Order: sequence, then structure tokens, then C-alpha cells
Amino acid sequence: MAKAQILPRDFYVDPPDVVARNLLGKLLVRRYETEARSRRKTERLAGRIVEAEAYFGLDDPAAHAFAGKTERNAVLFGPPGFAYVYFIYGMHFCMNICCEPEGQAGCVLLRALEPVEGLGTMARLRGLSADANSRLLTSGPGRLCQALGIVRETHNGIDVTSARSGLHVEDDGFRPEEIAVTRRIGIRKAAERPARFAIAGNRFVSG
DNA sequence: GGAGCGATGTCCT
DNA sequence: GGACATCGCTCCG
Repeated sequence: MAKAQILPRDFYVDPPDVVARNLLGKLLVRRYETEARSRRKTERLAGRIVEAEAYFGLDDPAAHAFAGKTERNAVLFGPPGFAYVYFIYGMHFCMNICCEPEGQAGCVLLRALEPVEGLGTMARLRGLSADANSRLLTSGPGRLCQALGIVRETHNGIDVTSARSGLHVEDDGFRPEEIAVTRRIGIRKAAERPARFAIAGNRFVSG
């Protein structure tokens, strides 16, 4: 298998439904730094994207960008390939990657990963025991952020096309066999739009 | 295994 | 003041 490549900015220029579909099978990688007994240690946490939802910006009543640009959603209106991380229900973070050219506000919500590297640390960050069911680690938008230590303060607005960000997406050559398309879940407005993409049959898909 | 529900911070009206 | 792109717990069958 060829060396994994970080997805370039061009990857994210397309409309969000195209990007969401293309993200399936790619690796979300987090460089996680810990300091134990005054020794700094960097660990790689990685999960394969198995579920993603498209949000269409100003045309989409369900999208955060729908009502126009605000301080909170400003990242969505910027150039493609940046993380939009927000806080929801008083206790969870969700991670999106903005797409489309600058000025257009489409984005892709990452809804589930298949954990690949650093499962022990993921379990600890999730508050689970090391032998917990791995499906509980990253199966859901709030869960995957917690498992990878993704928080708004640190990660909102960072460039996911740069290895230096500590949060990026890689193509390691994996290609999904079959992709399922369904209506979006967990939302009230415009949920019927067929904009949820998942790797068919993968047990880490949420919902 | 599924329905019901409470927790809880931030943003927008 | 209400809504919210969620999660985990309880209760029920």
C-alpha cells in the first residue's frame, strides 16, 4: 500500500455532498500530546471515517450557515479545508470540515469513525475502561470528538490540510465497497434531504 | 433493544 | 426564553 497522503485543499472545493461521500474511508488523524512525569509524549490517534453528513450553507434550513454569517459560524464562509467545531447540548462538541470555495458555506459533519490507532487513549478520553466495546469510542459525532480530544477552543478554525495542525485527514488507499445514502438524522429541519453517507454494513456507523 | 428523558452551555430572537 | 447536527441512563418488555 502506498504511503498515506494528507488530503489537499482541492479535495474540499466540491459541494458538501460530494465531499462527504469522498471522505468515507479516509483517516481522521489527531496528534495528541500528553505530559506525564514531565516527559512530553506525542501519540497518534486515528479513525477511519465511516459516516458523514452534508450541510449546504445558505440553501439549507438545517445548516448553521443558513441564517447568515455570525461570529460562531464564520469558519464556514472561509476557504475550504478548515475545521468547524461547535458546542451542542451543553456538553458535546461536533466537528465539521468546511468545503466549497471561499464565500460559500457548505460543510461536512463527521458522524462516526472506525477506531484504528490509539484505542487505549481514546477509551481513557471517553471515560471508558480499556476493554470497553470499541463501538462506544467513536460511533457518533460527540463521541468521536471526545475520543480524539477535539474541542472548540483548540480546533475550531484550524487547517486540516496541514500536518502541523495536529488534526488532519489522510488517504491511505482504502476504498469503501458500498456506500449507503439516507436522510439526515438528529435534526428537525430539512432532515428528509438525502445527505447522510455511510459505509454500508460498517458496524461503527451511528444511529 | 427500544422508547423516554434529563443534563447542561451557547447562540440567536 | 427557546432551540439545539447528543449522549447515557432508566424503565419496560
